[in-house]
Amino acid sequence: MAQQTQMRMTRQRSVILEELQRTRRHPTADQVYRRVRRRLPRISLATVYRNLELMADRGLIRKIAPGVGPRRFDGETAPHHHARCLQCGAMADAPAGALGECGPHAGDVAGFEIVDYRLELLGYCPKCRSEHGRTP
Amino acid sequence: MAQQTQMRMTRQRSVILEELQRTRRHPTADQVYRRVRRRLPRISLATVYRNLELMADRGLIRKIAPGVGPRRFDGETAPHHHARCLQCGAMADAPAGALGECGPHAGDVAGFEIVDYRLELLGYCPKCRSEHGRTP
DNA sequence: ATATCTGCAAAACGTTTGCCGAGGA
DNA sequence: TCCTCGGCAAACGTTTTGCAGATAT
Repeated sequence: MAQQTQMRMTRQRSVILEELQRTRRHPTADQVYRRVRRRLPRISLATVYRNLELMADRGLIRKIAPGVGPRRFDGETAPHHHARCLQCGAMADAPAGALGECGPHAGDVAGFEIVDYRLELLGYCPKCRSEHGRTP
Repeated sequence: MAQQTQMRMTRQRSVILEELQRTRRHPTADQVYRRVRRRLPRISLATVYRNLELMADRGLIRKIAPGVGPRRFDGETAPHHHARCLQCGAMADAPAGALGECGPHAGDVAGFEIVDYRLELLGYCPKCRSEHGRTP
């Protein structure tokens, strides 16, 4: 919502967006805050939250809700999924169509009109695989 | 974890489990609490949280993490997915394999060893479809 | 000029924890 | 008996909000 109102390009806004687009780590709001604060020391966490929310609403960034832990954000807006490490919580991008996944097509489940879906892949990241003998 | 320790069947425990299995609405911890309190007026919310967590650990129930809003719980443990209404937030069960979904098979994404996945279907529930002209 | 935006502080929210007495095996 | 459990209250981490002054357009 609020899609029709105009959005001013403030310094805070652009720095948040830049920092988010600079990383592939899917940071939490607090992690974005820490990064941005190196360039804008007086920015507040509330501003970061407000702007991440606003930009997600406008499709400039994406909001990620992992099955566990706090919300994360993604500067990449092209459609893709996410993989989460069950051991350390790290997240990586997974191209849509990975793993032979074909995805649900629009249809009817329990009377619902299904229009989209969210897929989270679960596994072990490279680091945790090597550290815990998950690479046989 | 704690899977090996013994679990006593207390009154609180069994009522929580019963009430959760009695509904298909995928209630939040607070909603379970309200229902259970009708039968056990002195029970505390912390007890409900503790036991839902414990039972989920043992596979007696399932924990659901919707893309939005608080955690929900499910008395049905057989493998299936969930559909969420984008309008009112209602959740319904979706049989695994619904909609022609075939699901990712174990494989490799960005160096991850993928062992499982979580699928959430998004759409509009029957009530919202009829109330908002989504049934053309 | 004026509506949007920011920083700050406080509140809200969902969830977890420490404690100590109660109660199931 | 003994060890787990429950109730209570307080803490916790994350996110949202109200306000008054600052700023982009």
